[in-house]
Amino acid sequence: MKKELKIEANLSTEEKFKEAARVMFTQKGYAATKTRDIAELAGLNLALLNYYFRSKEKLFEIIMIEKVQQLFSFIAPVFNDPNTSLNEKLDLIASKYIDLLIKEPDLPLFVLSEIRIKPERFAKNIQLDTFIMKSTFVKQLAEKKKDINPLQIFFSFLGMLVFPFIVKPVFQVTGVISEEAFNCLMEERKILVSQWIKMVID
Amino acid sequence: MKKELKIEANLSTEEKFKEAARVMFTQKGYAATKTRDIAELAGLNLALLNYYFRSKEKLFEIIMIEKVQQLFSFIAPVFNDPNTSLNEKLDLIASKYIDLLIKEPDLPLFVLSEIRIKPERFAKNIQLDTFIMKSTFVKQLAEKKKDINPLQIFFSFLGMLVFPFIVKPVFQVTGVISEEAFNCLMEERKILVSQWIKMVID
DNA sequence: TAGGTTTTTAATCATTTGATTAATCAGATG
DNA sequence: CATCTGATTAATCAAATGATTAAAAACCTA
Repeated sequence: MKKELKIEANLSTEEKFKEAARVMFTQKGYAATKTRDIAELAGLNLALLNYYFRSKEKLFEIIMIEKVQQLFSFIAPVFNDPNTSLNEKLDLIASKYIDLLIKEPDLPLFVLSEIRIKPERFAKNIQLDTFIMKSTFVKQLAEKKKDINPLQIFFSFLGMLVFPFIVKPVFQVTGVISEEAFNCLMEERKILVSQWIKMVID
Repeated sequence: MKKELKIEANLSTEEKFKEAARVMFTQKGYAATKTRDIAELAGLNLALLNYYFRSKEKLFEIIMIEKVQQLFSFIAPVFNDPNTSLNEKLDLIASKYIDLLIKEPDLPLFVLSEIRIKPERFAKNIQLDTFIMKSTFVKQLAEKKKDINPLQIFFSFLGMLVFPFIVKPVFQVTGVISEEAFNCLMEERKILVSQWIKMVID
């Protein structure tokens, strides 16, 4: 393992930039990432970044749209599928979402903190109400548990799935748990979370 | 409500800076906050910032230490109290932690994302293992539910409490829920969360 | 009030940083 | 080969930004 363990492959110039930008932006955030960092990591001339993407901002938007997609767009269709039961949705989401987060652990913290820092940028891009709030999932929840606001279940379900990855940096910096042990824990968590939510709504 | 709705009172110069720094840092993060922003918000000359705090970095450290305290140090003593039962701990933490987060909703996202961006800085400051991992709470959990890693419960409990505040910006930017409705939801959440965790460990 | 100390200010510095430019290079096309 | 187009580079620009300085103002205290 070299110091610079992330080097690009035989990609196109444009893709090298995008890959380097993904790494830097998700690791450091927009403001702390310098265009020179991206160019250096990509092994390319700084001027090329502007040649291909016009500006840091434009490049960031491209990456951010990708990341928002990754984070949200998988859930939406599952939540909206009228052909699966509530329990099936819980199992599927828990399993697949943890898979995603094991592969992309920085994703939630990155997207959520950039939204907090500059909310204006996202106002149009996220259609939370149509895809989540009015989803089949929420209706099924409301049906099954009439005395509880479905948002409460929603927060709990996603919170249990996502939260470990949000605090992961804290656990790593303190050396409490290794990468492998953490991922192992998350694997076994797939069943636990959906099981617990089922318990709550029964 | 003016545009500049956050103006300082009759505090000392030093406290004006700290208050402005709290606002800016927690809102925008370290990198996106400019020393001029802080000085302007405090209504003070930029040079005074360096006169009182030597550097942006030093000022940031002061604020960050405060915030880490706020976020972690309330939990630790409760978790470590040998005189309360598991159920009492759950009730107390859920209630008091939601109180805290209603007052300081930006707290978790701010601290956690700064840790992610620059983990080195925090390596020494956080004694997670002694205060949390080896706490009475974890022991009591392990005692009661021998077949499940107590970390799983820990993640679920804190996840259910903290997660809503982490995604709050998303819900606000999409206009799904108002501030009042959100806080109301969080109030009723106090009982729900501890109730659900009890359900899981019984 | 005089003298000294602390606080505040405006001006300025040095560096960083996002972006541009003009020149060069490479590769295709005729 | 000559030429054209797109890709790449080194040099540079202008603005932003963290920090410093020297002078002025405010505040003591004897």
